[in-house]
Amino acid sequence: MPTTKNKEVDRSREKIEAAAMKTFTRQGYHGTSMREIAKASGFSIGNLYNHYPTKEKLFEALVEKYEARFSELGANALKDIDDAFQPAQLERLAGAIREIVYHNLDYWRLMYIDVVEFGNQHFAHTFRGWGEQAERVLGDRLRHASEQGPWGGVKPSLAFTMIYLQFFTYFLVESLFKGKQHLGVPEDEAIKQMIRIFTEGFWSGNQQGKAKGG
Amino acid sequence: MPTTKNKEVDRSREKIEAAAMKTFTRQGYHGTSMREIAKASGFSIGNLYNHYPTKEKLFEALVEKYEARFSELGANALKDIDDAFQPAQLERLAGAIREIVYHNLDYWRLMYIDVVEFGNQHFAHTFRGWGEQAERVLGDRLRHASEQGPWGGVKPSLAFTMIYLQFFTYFLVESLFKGKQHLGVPEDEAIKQMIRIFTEGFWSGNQQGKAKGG
DNA sequence: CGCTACAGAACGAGCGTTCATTCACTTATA
DNA sequence: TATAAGTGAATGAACGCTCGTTCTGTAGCG
Repeated sequence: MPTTKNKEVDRSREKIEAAAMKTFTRQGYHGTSMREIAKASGFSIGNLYNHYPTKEKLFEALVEKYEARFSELGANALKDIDDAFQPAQLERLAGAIREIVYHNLDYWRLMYIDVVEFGNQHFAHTFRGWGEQAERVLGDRLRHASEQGPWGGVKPSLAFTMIYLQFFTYFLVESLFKGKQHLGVPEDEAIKQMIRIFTEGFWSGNQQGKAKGG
Repeated sequence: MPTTKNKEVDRSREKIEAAAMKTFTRQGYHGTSMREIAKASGFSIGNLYNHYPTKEKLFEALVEKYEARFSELGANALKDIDDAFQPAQLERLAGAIREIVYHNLDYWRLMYIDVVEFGNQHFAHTFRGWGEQAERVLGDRLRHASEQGPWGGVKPSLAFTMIYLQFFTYFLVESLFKGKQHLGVPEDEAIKQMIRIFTEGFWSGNQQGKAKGG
């Protein structure tokens, strides 16, 4: 059954969705017309409606696609982080998040479109139960990581999620919000200092870094 | 010179801008029509053009107005924070930011509209030179604050801006992005743990909090 | 032949903006 | 103080155009 024809159809949808993504994320949902998407993808208006019943369904298809893609990227970034709270590992995590952010700015644009033009109805579930998710997926590994030094007592999954979020925010401000060097120093320096704060706190004078056997 | 009439005009513009803000931030710029704004503000569509030459100028008026309002709120939140890096003061800061975020969600919606539908052209300057600004406005006070204990050596203005941003992000995710308890614990508990990490780091086992005379 | 991806004309509604006009009020003149 | 002239806020119909969607027709593969 799945022959040349089905492949062709998939390629057509691919083209349409790529064009739609590009246009939506630059002009917003209501600022984008089906005619623009048709032209940009090289198909006719009428044909768009053969593949997607309405403009909104096309938008929803994009949301699902990019959400799946993004959660895969996120899982990949986490899967080979073992000793999560060691400065070196946190630097690796920051680097991975940096790449994700810089190569997927459109994902956030899509999310902002949803927040403003759809009352966050498509993305809201992403943020619900993050705490439980982090605990479930990472809990054991993080508890183990926290036993590699004199852990201070905060909830490991909370600490990790907080760092994770801070890194995303940092790179988003640097790129999408055009706040280059918004912390006053270059990116790698900023990340180093942030990690130092997370691991040692800023009231750490007169002592050594204590991770890994302090 | 004339009083009554100018007051009336101001009140009219106030009504128009309030209606525009409400509609723009719920439907986006392109998703909002001048007719909707006219209806919501109680004026005729023609009259809107007596006050604002184009739809875009009306949008820009909103941006300027809410940017001014927001920067005033920000300045207020900072002005009576003295010993900025003490846990108690950080808790106060978090509380102030919480109020700002929860009462001004539309400000961020406006910013997201700008990011998506105008390529961030109206808000970009907000994020440029944050580092220098923080250093200039807060530098001295923060350096002084950092001398109240065994400061660990990171740049005070960077540390403070980072915390500031983390608090904003935290409450934004909690509210606008519908991520209630996204760190897995109630807000005040999350803030307490975040502050503990910032001040002591998570590798702080076997020691006391060292601020204020450590 | 039957099916469907595809094209594009057609439809009615709605868009941002302009227009002629009315009207309340301020200012200038006597 | 009475009146004429001027200002600009306010109205809503109208304009040219674009919108999302539907409809009709064609081309090419299984």
